[in-house]
Amino acid sequence: VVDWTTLMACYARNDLPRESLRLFHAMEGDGLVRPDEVTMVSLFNACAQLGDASTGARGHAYMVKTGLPFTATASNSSMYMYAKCGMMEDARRMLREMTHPNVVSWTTILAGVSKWEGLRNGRQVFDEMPEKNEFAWTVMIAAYVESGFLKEAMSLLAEMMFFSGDFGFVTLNHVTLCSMLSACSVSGDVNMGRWIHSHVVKTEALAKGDGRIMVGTALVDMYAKCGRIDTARVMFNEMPERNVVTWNAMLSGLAMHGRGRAMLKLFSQMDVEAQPDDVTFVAVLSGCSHSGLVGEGQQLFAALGLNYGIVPTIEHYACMVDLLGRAGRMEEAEALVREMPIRPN
RNA sequence: UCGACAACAUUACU
Repeated sequence: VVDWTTLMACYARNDLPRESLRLFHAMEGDGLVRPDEVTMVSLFNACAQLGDASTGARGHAYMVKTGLPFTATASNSSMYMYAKCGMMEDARRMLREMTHPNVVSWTTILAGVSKWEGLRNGRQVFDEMPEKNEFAWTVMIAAYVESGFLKEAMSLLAEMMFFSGDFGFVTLNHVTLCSMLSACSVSGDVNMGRWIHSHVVKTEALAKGDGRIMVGTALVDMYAKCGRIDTARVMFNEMPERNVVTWNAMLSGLAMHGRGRAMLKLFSQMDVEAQPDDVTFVAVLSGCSHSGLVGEGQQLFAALGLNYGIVPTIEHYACMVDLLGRAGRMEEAEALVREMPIRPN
């Protein structure tokens, strides 16, 4: 059972929840080993990722029926599954039934309530939590940011410093940095973005730490979306390490700014460092459209499946229809809609 | 220490 569970957890870590579930069913069919409460954690995890509440609920029922122990972790992960699926009544019921809810339990509820029942209710959970750690503060701050309350998020940050007794230098974690930067991106608040950037520099968040690529990417995106495409490019060039998301953010930025040629040049340099993915092609195709690079866009669209092994999605077709339509080639655009192998929406 | 749980960056048209 440990082997099966290890493998299931592996799949979950690599964003393959379907495989994880498949393994669970194979394990049941095998009949020689019985899932235990740790196995169920992986099952709940996979269900949460897929939003598959019915399989998740069946897992929950299975635990009750077979008398598997509801350890804190098992309860938490089933709560997490319900919360991810928007079934907050079930999640809350799990919490009530727990004999010793811990800070993870509360944070799971906090995240779920903030998402499905609004900020006010989330704040109420936050205030009622018997114990708060950095995760809890981060969830609450991110919820404010998500709802567009940047100023309130900032004051919560100040409060966090107060409670931690650290008035001067708090090192914000990469989650807080990313969520605040993306709020700057959507609101176009370059001043707040710069302030966060200076914090990143001061705390050397780009040089070390878990999410350094994520923070760098969020900065590139923030500068690009705030109209500072050249600053974004400097950030991008100076990053010591990048991944496909970083490249996508930079390419999208150039695309949005109508820098089609520069975008294509950058794209041609990409594959030495990162493998282009489906998002990359949405970015470059829309960039071609905005810069009137019809032929180039068509070539890329052809290469997407042939040279990169990517299955074109409806988004890619939408870009192509836009590319042709924007160039005034209405007949071809309409023909593409009619002939595309995916059902047009 | 290691079979398990919570927050997080890029994605079309307008």
